[in-house]
Amino acid sequence: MQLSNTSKYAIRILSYMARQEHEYVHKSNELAQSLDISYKFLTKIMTELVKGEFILSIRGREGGFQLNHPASSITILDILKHFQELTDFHTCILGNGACNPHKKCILHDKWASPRQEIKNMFATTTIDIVNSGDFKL
Amino acid sequence: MQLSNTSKYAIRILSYMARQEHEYVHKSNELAQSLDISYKFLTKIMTELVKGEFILSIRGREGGFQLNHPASSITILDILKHFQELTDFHTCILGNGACNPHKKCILHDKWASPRQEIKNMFATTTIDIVNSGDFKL
DNA sequence: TTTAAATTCTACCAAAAAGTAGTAATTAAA
DNA sequence: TTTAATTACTACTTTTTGGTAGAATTTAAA
Repeated sequence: MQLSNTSKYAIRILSYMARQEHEYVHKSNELAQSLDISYKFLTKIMTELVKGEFILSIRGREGGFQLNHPASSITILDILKHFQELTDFHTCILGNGACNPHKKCILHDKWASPRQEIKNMFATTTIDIVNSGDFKL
Repeated sequence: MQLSNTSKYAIRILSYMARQEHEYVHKSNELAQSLDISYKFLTKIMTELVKGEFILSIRGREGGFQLNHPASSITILDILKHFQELTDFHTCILGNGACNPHKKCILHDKWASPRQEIKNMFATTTIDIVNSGDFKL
């Protein structure tokens, strides 16, 4: 019952970026330091975020990364989806794909409501939330 | 956002055992076949379940395993606790231990309610539930 | 045009989780 | 007392995830 480190970092990175004006160009170095993530691992994730079209990269000297969409339009669910973090929202929490209304695992019905609540929470929370309070990223 | 295979198997094994009368002696062979878990991996988990005092082992010929407590008293939460599956119930979903009311991660408050609902569900669901419907284990 | 500061790519290494193999120990039945 | 059926133990292999290294590429500034 945990998110992968990669997903957690991705959420923290994008949220951090959302704190600056949209046009601000973020450098990997700055992000790695501010978020206390290893530079090498961070750049790997940045590449992935570019592929997922969450951010734009500007290569070369004075380059960096920018958010590709308004922060208020990027949900946590979008991020988790891209990092394939949602298997138990499709399969079931115990079932391995084989869980359906005819072949229910014992947690099938019990899990339905919490699952929906989590999904709603992820779907309605955008990285912009970082600007609505005093958060530690 | 997934349980480990080990935890899933543990839940399935104990639920399966809960379907027989309490005194029934379950053999690894039978369990592995019925639950479609590799015999070797299953015995590894059985050893862990003995250590966790969920089951009793009877060694030697005609040996096997028995539930150590009434099925109606073994909750999913008990099982998950033993397999250390609950870190994000103590830490936070984004925070790495460092998440507290003074240093909140952006999901700190959003996560609180779903987390509680999941925990309640796990705490109030016992392996005995398997006898209250037609489930596939 | 050269150089420095940045991203990108390819490949590797480390740690944890999942799973397997083989043998030792135990015990009831034959 | 021997044997067969069972759990327990130790050690290994495989797969996935997390993380690192180093060189290639890009581009603006000097």
